[in-house]
Amino acid sequence: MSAASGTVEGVAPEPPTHGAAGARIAAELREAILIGEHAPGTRIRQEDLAGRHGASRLPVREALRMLEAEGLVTLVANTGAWVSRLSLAECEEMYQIRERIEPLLLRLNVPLMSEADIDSLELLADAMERSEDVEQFLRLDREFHLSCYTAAETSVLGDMVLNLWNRTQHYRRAFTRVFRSEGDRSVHHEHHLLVSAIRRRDADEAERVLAGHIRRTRLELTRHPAVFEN
Amino acid sequence: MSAASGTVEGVAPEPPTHGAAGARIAAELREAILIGEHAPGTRIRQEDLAGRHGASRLPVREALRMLEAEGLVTLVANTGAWVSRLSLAECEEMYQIRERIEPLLLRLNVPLMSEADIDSLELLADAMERSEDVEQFLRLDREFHLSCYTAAETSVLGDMVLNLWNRTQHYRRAFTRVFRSEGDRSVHHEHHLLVSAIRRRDADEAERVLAGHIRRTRLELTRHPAVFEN
DNA sequence: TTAGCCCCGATTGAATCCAATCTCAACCAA
DNA sequence: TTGGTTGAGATTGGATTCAATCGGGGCTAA
Repeated sequence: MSAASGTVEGVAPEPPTHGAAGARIAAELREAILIGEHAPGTRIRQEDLAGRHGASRLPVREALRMLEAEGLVTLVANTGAWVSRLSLAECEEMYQIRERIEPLLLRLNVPLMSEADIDSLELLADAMERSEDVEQFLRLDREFHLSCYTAAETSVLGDMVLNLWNRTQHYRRAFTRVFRSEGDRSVHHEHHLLVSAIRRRDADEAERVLAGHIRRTRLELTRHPAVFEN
Repeated sequence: MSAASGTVEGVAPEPPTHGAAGARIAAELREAILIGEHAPGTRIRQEDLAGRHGASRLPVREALRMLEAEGLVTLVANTGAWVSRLSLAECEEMYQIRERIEPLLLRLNVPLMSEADIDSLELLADAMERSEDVEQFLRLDREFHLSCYTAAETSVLGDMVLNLWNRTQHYRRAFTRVFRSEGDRSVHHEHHLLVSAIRRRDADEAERVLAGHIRRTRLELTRHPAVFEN
């Protein structure tokens, strides 16, 4: 049975390179955008990508289509592709959507999370309080919140939420840079309230705390419109 | 200025056929699926589509990628494309999501709708009560609800909602067939309650009515699992 | 009779090539 | 100097072609 997943000589299983080139390129480009390697507004040239990944332009075009569907890339016919840019209004809209659907997703997860899951959640919240640089905070914050959503196997809601996180990633980074310096502790307070509600399996309270958490962030966002200029 | 949009001889502006083939094919296939021409599970062959639209397989693949991103088509590498099929659980999930985000979208629209908008909304609700066949009911119901969302210019929320309507369209049709025979009037009652709340510009009440409307439909759905078999 | 295997046709995936469109810089005129 | 225009270069869109993979029919053997 397992013979199919390994070769006789012990060489790497040679992942079927056929039929996945577009997806692979899309995954790498997506990661590069999320890391912050390509800022919003950056132009993406098909041949560049093709050369960088050792493929022809055809799978690159498929990758760009995928990322366009995710909203990470903006395509204009006969013209080219750019890393998507968000206006303040669009970002606020996404936060409003998150405010409605993340509590739902959380509710579906609360009864299914193990005690170990909740423990590691608490560790993440603690680590975040001690985090020094912005990148580490962002990584931990993302992991904290998305870890709340891995217990329930949803088919669309999970993807939706992940997608909203991805599309706003760059602006969360920029916002965190200016906001962290203000030294607000309530973010951490809300994280611990959230863990506490989950541990008590109080889905209603968890929903309320999370909705408020997202809402407060959205309102803070409005106070920093400079993040969206240019 | 307007010379650019018309030719000297008065011939049709010759819409730029370059750079839009994929989108055009996607639009037609999407319509065919929504109409019910292709049932879930139907296999889609690339060459068929290409021949039917007088194009090569390349733009067809782009169209399939687009529809896959919308969830209307399911692609399997090296194997083919099928019209997406929904399980009862997935459909319930989508209704739960709708229950959360459609009230939000409605709230954004309520203060922006004109009295004329609301009048035609009421006419639609009336027409629906008199509708005889299922197809007409579906068309009117879709128009009624989506008309509630055209006043506010949202960049993502509107697309999200439309997408959820599209993905569940086939199952709404099947469900309506078996449910309408039961002669339940409360659907129409709720529609009129909704119009009334909008006319009073009572966004909170409108949200409540709509959420309840969607929720009731979801619960009814659970009572008819046969729709999702096979 | 039936389970398993293999081979062949059908279908999709990717590369190369050519055509259409856009960008951009230089140029010209006001 | 500045605004608009035009042409060449760069870039994307689509067709054709070849290669890789999958599904199914028929064969073999127990």
